[in-house]
Amino acid sequence: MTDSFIETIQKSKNSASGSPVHSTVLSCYETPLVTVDIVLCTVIQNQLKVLLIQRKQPPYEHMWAIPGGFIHVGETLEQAASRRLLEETNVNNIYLEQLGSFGQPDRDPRARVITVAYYALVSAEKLHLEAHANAEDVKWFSVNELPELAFDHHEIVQMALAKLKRHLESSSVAFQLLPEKFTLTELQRVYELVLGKPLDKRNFRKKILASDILKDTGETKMEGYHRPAQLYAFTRRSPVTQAS
Amino acid sequence: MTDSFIETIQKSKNSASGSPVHSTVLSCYETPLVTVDIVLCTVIQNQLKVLLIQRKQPPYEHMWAIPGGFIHVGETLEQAASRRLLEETNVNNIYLEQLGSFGQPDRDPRARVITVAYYALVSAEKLHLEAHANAEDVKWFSVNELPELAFDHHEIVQMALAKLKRHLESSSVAFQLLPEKFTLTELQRVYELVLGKPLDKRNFRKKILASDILKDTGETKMEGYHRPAQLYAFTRRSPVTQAS
DNA sequence: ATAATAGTGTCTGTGAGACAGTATTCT
DNA sequence: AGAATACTGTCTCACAGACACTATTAT
Repeated sequence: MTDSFIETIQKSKNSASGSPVHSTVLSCYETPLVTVDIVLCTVIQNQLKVLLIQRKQPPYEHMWAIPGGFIHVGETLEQAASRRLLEETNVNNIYLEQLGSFGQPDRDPRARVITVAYYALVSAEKLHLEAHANAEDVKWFSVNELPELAFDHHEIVQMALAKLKRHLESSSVAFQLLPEKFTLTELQRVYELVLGKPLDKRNFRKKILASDILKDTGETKMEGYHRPAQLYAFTRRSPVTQAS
Repeated sequence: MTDSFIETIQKSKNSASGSPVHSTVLSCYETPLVTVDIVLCTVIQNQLKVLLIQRKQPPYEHMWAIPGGFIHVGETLEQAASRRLLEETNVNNIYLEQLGSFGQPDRDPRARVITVAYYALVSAEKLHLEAHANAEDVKWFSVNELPELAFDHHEIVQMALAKLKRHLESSSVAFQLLPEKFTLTELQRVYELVLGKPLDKRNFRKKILASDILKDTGETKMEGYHRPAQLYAFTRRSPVTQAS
């Protein structure tokens, strides 16, 4: 894993500098390491949540961090991010969008580490929460109650949330946070959670229905002692990914 | 420079795999290399241009590529990009915006190289063209007449142009392509070149002036045998950098 | 007078936002 | 009947786009 690999590199670096080593090897050690880090979001209990992992080693021991890790040989950046999410959540093919790269020289006190950050969206329905229900070191945090984060992860999370907001309005990423069939009220809640503000029901429905990305499934959903709601689905399977 | 360093790494890698080497060293060689690559744009002779450099070594020998290179120790990603632009153009503090990272495993046939791409904008006025006027291996190409590019640089350039288009409409990057004082017609030309379509003069002026990012300098500019034009300047020194 | 570009205003359609009452289901 | 949520339409305002003529300068 990431941490132990950095330790090894660090030790090699120290021993290298103390002994006569060919300059090529030295410049190899000066090469920055590359990781991917992922801000995975979902909606649980009417809250927008981010997946965090509690660190077990210094630096930032016991603090929370977003999942991430090194890129394997032959893997694309996106595959590396996807693999880390699979390892952490047991869910495959999670929607990913590249955020950008973070490369402040001092962002990791151990070594020069450049990270390519992604944000990712899953619907709560796809999460097999049992898989990590007992793991005290992997938790979903509401974006309103984030703990202090390790490294520059706070900045990365904030950028992810900002980008998600922008994407929500120009593309159809919201659907990644919902099951295949959903009610308009559920869709509106997702928008409200991400945008952080209430929306007018009539205007929301008018706009969404006019955009023609939804189709009425004909089915309805009963919940509680009141009128049942129509269930809708996306017309496109893959959303319009009009990047940043 | 980039190419020679990759050669050295490659030789070390080959010799390493043939001899008993400690596994740490091996994993070091498997670590991807990181570069920055920059799509530098300007407007010359009423055309949107991109700076390209002709390669002198294989792979892609004699083909054109965008400027780029390794990150030095202690340098941020942006500083590395900025330094490469200074080296290539003799201009400091060129406007930079991160595009994203490109990490296909086979994008460089020699080694695993992940690049963080930037787009950059300079006004032609700042370019000391003499500096490289004789250099046959560094040239400005019109975006309409780009040669075949090395590596995945075609994809990077296309993404840069697309992002520039989007940014043009939501922020005020156009100003980076103009001198401090400019006429509304000059500003409109920049918009037309980047967007690749003609704009209505009255609507353009109405919109730009309403956005309140321009101030009339009171000066005028005479050019040819006709009515002189008002010169404008930005109200903000640094543009609203509402990222992707 | 002519050439050449600078500069200016109206109308129309579209989309966003404010706003309140009826419909349907179950207890 | 009451509770709870689903569902629906109008008006206003701001912005985008189509569109044509006058103003100023030098030759």
